[in-house]
Amino acid sequence: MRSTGEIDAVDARLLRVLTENPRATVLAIAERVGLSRNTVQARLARLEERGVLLSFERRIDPAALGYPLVAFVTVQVTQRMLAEVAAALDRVPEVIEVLGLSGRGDLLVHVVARDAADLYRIAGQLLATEGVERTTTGLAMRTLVEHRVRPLLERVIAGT
Amino acid sequence: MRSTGEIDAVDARLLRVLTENPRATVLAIAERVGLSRNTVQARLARLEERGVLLSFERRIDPAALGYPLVAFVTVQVTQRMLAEVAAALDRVPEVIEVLGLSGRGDLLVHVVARDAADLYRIAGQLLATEGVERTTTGLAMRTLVEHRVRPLLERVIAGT
DNA sequence: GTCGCACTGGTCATTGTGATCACCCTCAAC
DNA sequence: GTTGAGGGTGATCACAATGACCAGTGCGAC
Repeated sequence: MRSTGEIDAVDARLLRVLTENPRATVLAIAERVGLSRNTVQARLARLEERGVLLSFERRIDPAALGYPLVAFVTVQVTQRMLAEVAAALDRVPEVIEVLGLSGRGDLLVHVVARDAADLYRIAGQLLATEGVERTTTGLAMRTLVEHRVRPLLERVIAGT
Repeated sequence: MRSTGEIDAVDARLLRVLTENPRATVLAIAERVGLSRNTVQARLARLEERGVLLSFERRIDPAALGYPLVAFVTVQVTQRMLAEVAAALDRVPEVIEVLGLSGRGDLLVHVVARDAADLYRIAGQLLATEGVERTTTGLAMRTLVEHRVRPLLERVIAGT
């Protein structure tokens, strides 16, 4: 009865192939995993429709767009103002993502910028937003572990 | 002389189409943006090889893999131990990404977990890592602004 | 046993691909 | 002003991939 949203080992293997070669054709995947083309096609369609694949935007490197700086700004918000603050952040193009953290009105804001001055300006803009009480900016200097899901996939494949 | 890694407005428009339909064929893109198939093909190839597109793994939703919880752990590290700690984090499957933040030995660790108990275990594991002095865990309760690059793309298209 | 389901292997018409080609602008360099 | 490079075009080609079928099979659940 398939718990709507869980991936099985076969799906994980399809995804692993895609991970190695995002442009892989259905046929290529089929032979890589040893299934018929039909099966792969059906499963990929199901993965799509179940929303396992997130937006393509995640694959676009902001650095290539001219925004090489990455920062995480923790924003403390007057709780009643959460919705308004969220809306204000949504209007800032350099804001890539906003998560609500546990605890009081804490937001984690993922920001990109063209350069240091640009980041300074954006940070100021966040702080100036009504409902924002305090901000803490952390500039990402480098990537120690590149974003990955692979180990999780391997686990699903192993059935752990 | 193309500063190796900058995208122009046309490229941005291609990417925007892909954003709306990640499976779009070259032909479809070509007619959407009003260019010849040849041109689109050439530009896409260049985008690829310039590394504008990040790993496909970014599009895989860990929640669908059975890891619905997301947390950000700030880790303070004995500076000399940075490399060792990074290596240790790399060995933890639930660690999705690690960024080095400005300041002393601060790392931002993006973690996923199966459930609260699982997260607790992982947080403990991080804290127990040699070289780690202190950790602060923030659990992501919900997404206020979904990850996006779109506004940046629009800017590039507008030539701002 | 028999239902349902996932998978298979086959076919089909249609569409997309990659690799060329010759040719045309436009802009910047000489 | 001529030249040359870079990007764009449209056309062609052989080939591969797609989506949409369908009949058949194996298997576990009822």
